[in-house]
Amino acid sequence: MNQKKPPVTLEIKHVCQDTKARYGILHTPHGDVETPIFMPVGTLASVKFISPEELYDINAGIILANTYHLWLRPTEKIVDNAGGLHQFMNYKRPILTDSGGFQVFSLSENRKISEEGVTFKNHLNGDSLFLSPEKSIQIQNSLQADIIMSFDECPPYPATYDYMKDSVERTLRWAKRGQEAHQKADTQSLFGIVQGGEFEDLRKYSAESLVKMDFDGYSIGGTSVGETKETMYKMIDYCIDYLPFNKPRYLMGVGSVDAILEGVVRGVDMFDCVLPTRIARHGTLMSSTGRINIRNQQYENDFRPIDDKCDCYTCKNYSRAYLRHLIRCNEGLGMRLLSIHNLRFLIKLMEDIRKAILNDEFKAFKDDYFARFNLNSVDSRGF
RNA sequence: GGAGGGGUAGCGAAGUGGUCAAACGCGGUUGACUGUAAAUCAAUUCCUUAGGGUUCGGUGGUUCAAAUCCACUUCCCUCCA
Repeated sequence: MNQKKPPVTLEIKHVCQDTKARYGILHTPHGDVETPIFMPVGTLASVKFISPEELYDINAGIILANTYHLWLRPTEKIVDNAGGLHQFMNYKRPILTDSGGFQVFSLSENRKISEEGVTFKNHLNGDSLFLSPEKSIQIQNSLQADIIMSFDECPPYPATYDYMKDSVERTLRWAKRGQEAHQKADTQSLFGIVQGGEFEDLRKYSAESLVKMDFDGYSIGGTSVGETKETMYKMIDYCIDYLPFNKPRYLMGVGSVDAILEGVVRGVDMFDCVLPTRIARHGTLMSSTGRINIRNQQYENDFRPIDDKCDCYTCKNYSRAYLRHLIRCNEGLGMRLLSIHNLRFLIKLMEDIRKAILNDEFKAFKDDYFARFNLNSVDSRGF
């Protein structure tokens, strides 16, 4: 067994008294971050509309980039030539790359799965492209993020048990192949991805099998693909206790406030989601009183900030009426200001969550949140 | 003064006898968005007590039936004098 310390390790500092919520420090080659953490998504080596300086200002830690998309443009070779993603995009803090497994789901119209890997039809020019677990890891080695992900199949929902079983087993074989192909285990930590859909035994099997392979961290995948909140929480419950206590647990693609709270209470350390940035570009804001569609007529003459409890640059300087105007006029500044707000809102939420965990008040913190929005934990829309 | 072209829903613009409350685009309103093919997508946009009612510059005709044909009228544009 490899006795060497992995490049990325989680130091659990405190576990909440009456929940499974954990506070920890994630050590990475590009510095430490506190967990639970929300990680903004910057697929094409850019958190859309947001500069690295703005990310530092809102106290972002880890950000994501995407293997599939960077493979197509500008190609991993060019990122490698630049000295890796950190140099290329001028981000000094930790970076995580997703493997392309989500594109197996999101680009499902244009791909074919085989045991060997996935053949994609390039959405840009129609070329046939082949992504294997080895190729995904090789690309991620060139991209040089701190954390890299196993190439998996993010399966559709719903899927039959038989389909899911085959998929889980294939994804496990792919995880093994990727692990064996990983050339930079001394500088990049590889995470395995638990699959199994809504099936308890498959989730357990997937988690236990991955743990035997000994990854530096584990993520729960196949979530936020159309299932109900209730189902998603079950997906977590079915596998999380099989994951090692002292390694990072990452719930993929989750970024609504309610789901984050439900993840944390179950012992999840890391979250990522395009939701805050995407809905920002489309005019929706997250706030301490729920979601706000800033394009609505009611904000035409509303010169208050989005959220007077928010400490972000946008809330400190701009009114709802002005932001409404910018978004309606399709101004880039509007998308940028709303993105800053939504990201800061979630990052601040995580700061508050960590504080609550450290104070052994997380359960009350979570209950208060749900009570405030008069929602139960499985409302589909969330907040 | 002469010749020609044109006025269609908030705007632009199709339509040139029935299947037209009228394509399409913009604008307006409302939703959605969860490991980003997403500055995207969807619904709705004459009035309505939902059965209907009133529209295609105006008025009057032809016709079973008119935004569409005819007459007059009004306004706009181009060219000639």
